[in-house]
Amino acid sequence: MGGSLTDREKKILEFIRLSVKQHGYPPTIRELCAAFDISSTNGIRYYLQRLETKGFIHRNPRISRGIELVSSAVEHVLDSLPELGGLEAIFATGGIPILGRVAAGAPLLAEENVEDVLYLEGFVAQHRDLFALRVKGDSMQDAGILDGDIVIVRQQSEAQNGEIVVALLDDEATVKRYRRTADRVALVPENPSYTPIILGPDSYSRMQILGRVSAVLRRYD
Amino acid sequence: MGGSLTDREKKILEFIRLSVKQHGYPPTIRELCAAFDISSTNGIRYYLQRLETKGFIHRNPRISRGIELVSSAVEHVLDSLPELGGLEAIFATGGIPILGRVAAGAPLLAEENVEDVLYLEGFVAQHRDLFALRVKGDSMQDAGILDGDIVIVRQQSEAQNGEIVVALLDDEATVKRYRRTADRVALVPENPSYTPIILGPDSYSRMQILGRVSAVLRRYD
DNA sequence: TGATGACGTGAACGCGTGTGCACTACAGTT
DNA sequence: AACTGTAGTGCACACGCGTTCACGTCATCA
Repeated sequence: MGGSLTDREKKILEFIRLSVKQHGYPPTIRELCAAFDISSTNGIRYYLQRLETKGFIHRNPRISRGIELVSSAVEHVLDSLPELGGLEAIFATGGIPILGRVAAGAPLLAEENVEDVLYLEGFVAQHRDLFALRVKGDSMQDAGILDGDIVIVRQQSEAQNGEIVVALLDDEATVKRYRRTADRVALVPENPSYTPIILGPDSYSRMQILGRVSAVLRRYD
Repeated sequence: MGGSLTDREKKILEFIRLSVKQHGYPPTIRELCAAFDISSTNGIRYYLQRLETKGFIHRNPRISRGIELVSSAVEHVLDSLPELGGLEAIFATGGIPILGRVAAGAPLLAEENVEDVLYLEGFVAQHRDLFALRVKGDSMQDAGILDGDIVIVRQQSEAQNGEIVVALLDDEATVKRYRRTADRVALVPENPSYTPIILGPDSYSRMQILGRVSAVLRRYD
């Protein structure tokens, strides 16, 4: 069952929190290795992955000490989980069970079916550089971003090749895929009936990146 | 007490503090370079050195992001912060601002731009009849539901024509669009390379509706 | 006038640090 | 007896990131 933590996971999470408190920044993987007598960085990677899928931390790939504590989820779950039984506890803490194997016959929402727990408020790391936009138009439909969807955007002014970004182009905010080559930047729609917007060096200033799309939400009805 | 700060020094200190608050860790020298349009890391080193000798930060040599804010500095900057009012309140309560019109020039996250506020935990009404599934495969890609997406499902055993449902078909849970005519039921994929599953009255029992898809979530990276 | 400090540029160097791949050991299930 | 999940080891690779050296500007000031 996801959502709850094993003993080791708890200790590692605690260590990260302590480290942040003491130094003002999270530990590196190798620092964690040393602290827990694990000789391989991969040993820690394993735990960090679990902590992330369970929603307790958020990792920023490829940057040093890129561990963010997802505080809301932590407090929630830590003190209200042990007493209540599995499913009850999940709902009580505002979680939604993610089902894995679904067995016919048995009740759908049986504990055996629960593969993990989704905490919506931990779905994106709560931070002050996030904003959201309601998507207008279908120019990104082949990337699974439809008209009316809400994109959650992490504010940043640079993007990596291939990321989906929100850009301000001549006073209008649009969602596109960002592609860069040596001598130009392209904002590429994911819909064959639209054409990419290509900017040469002389027109870079027409465009400004507002952020990187970090999640997409859609509600039916 | 350390000396006083020049304007630029203040801004850099402020940026570091903001960075810590937002991500949970301090910036690298190169991140500071980017933020202040300084092309050489040495430019920033210069300021960091001054901030350190003036006692506002402490540096841990040779380790990444090894900048610690000395507590007095925190307070110093804290009350020199302009009052953020509304926006601050949004973030404090875990909300994400939904931007409407985005004006160029003005700061992106200005209050005038905020059209609405998104509270993730309220994105779907919290109820005990919800569950989630991680989507496998691309059979619904034209409906904007991609491999790996999470669908949030409201548990129910009937569906209306045209709704997207999760159905149990021969012991396998699948996401499809539900279409019914007088004499048959179809589970229709939204991808031309898949064919609909059509059930006549005699085979209804092979299929069971588990619920109606009420939201889709996708996270990048 | 030319010395000095504030504020940089640019390029190299080398350790710090996250990542991927391949493999091991063991316990519990089927 | 064959799988699967847990909890690692070990190592090479490549980028992240701090450090150092060697040079440029300006304004200020004596």
